[in-house]
Amino acid sequence: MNETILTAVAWPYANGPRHIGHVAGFGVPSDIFSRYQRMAGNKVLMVSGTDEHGTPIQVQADKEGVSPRELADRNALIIAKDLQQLGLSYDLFTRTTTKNHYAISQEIFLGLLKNGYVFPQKQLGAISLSTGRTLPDRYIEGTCPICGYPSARGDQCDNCGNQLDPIDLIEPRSRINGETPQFVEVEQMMLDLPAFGDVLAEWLRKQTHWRTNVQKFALNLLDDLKPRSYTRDLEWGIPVPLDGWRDRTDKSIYVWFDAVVGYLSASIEWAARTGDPEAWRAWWQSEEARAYYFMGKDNIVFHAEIWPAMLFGYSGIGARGGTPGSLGTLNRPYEVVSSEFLTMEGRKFSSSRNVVIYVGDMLSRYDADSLRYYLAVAGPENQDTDFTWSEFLRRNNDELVGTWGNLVNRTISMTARNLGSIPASGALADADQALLAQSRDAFGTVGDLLARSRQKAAIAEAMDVAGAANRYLSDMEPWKLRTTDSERMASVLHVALQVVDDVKTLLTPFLPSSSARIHAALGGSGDWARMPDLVEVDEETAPGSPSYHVLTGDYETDAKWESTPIEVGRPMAAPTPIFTKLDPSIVDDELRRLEG
RNA sequence: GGCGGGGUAGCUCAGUCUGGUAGAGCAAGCGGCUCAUAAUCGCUGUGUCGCCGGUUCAAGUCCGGCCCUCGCUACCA
Repeated sequence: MNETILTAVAWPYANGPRHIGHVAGFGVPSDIFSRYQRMAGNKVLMVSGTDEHGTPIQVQADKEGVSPRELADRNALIIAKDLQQLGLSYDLFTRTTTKNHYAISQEIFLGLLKNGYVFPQKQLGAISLSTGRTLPDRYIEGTCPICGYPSARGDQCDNCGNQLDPIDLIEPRSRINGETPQFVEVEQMMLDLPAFGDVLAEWLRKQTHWRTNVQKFALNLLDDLKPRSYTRDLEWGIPVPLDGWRDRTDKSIYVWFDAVVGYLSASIEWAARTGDPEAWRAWWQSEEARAYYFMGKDNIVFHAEIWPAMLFGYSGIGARGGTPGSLGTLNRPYEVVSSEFLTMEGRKFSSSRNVVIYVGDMLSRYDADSLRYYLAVAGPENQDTDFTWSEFLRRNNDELVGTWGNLVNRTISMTARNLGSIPASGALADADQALLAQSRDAFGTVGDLLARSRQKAAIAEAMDVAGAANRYLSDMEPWKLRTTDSERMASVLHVALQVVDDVKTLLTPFLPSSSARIHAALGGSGDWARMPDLVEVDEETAPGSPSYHVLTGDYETDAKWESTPIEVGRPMAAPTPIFTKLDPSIVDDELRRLEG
């Protein structure tokens, strides 16, 4: 153990609050992973932030009559608060609008340029006459020249499926304001992806530990590599650091290319804030360091192909060779963990149609651990899954409260009432040994599943131990032993308390808040699982730039991924219930809310 | 159109890599217990494993074809 692990979490886009589908895909899984790795004794750096540039934010800001920056400020804070409330243990959750991020994004661009992997190319672009702004292909629609479908998009016709060029559309119009776009020749800087075809193929073929769908998908992309536009005609983005481009307000680095650099820039920002500006290098340049990237399946292209290509090119690896930029050679992803999608009562999430549950909204009515439990046990790990309120109610009441919460409660209250402290055990019977062995062995199996990002199987395995403990108590009937054989009762309760303590540890990555409460209820001392802090910071390297909010925290505690013998004689008080049982009426209430 | 995921009990899903006459939880019914948030424990599961064909002594599992569904398809992020 003692590995160096970078948890790189997809950057939520700040055009509005995030819904539970977003945190199901990357937020909660990445936190479960990181919390487990820390408990297993590994050195974890978990970074992310809000992705704040690009056309959608520009369009939304225009609609509201505010600046893109104002809109981004507002949404970044909302998103950070939501993720804090969920208990996501970021070492740094920052923003793409920091000066540091601008500088690193430009440095990566220049490094790629220096090594010959970026080149200029002229192409046709659409502009809106009224605003003078460029219209991305997807913001143009018109009649399909192939099938006559009247609402074809600029890049593809949804009716016949053919890929289109916006200039071929009959009667093209802007989806933003309906006007007819004008097509003009524009120059962009392109990333030479074909120059990485060979190194990407060789690298991807070695990634046999990836989920097979991700590896196959990425390899498949290599058949058709084309240069990809690194810059855009866009006002709201990072300036292109070239003479003649730098000061143009209509040219920016394409948002995606700035967003993926965020993993690196956030690591560098984190290091600066710890007081050791070089600390990030342990995660990015050490041979043993492993970088795990968490995202939804729609992001595989950027994480398994484009970002690795950028890292190769910056490091001077590719068909044109080259030398590393000033930051040095940078590590590629070790693992790309992609999730499928969550749907909502059988439908796709859609803010505009009100098919949505925002994270903040949900957490204002329910415990974070209730949501985390649901997403861990029924989330879209390997296939799309459906969130329904009735399933949420059932998972919470029958499994979280019934199976686990009740086990904690019955065990502790029996001990408190009859003994008042943790008893020593006498000679262990076979049933005692068997349950203790299952509980102890679970650290190996659950840990192994977590290390491989098989979280649904992992939490099921942990919950199985809780089920076994409930069966054990039913079989042993310690409540009857009180008068007939109090020594045996003490032994049974000792075993049950040990298993409750073990399961609490096993569930800590999934349910950090409630596990900490159980730790305290068992008489444990000190913090068991820490939560992130929302703090306002300044950029010391960029005096005068606006302060902003980040999530950060110190997550080192005594919690270890192992069975810890419970302390005999420790006083035990009657517990208050750890989890809240939900009234079945919430299902109808929530469904009404969706329709309203 | 191309690529990928999924299609298994009423519901939610596991099992498919490494073939051996089909599993879990929930729901439903019956029973036990009464320590616990009316919680828990036991018993009760004959479903064309999407369809057709192939390989094999044996296929949910491998191969080929097809159907349905979801996603991606690179200027939405």
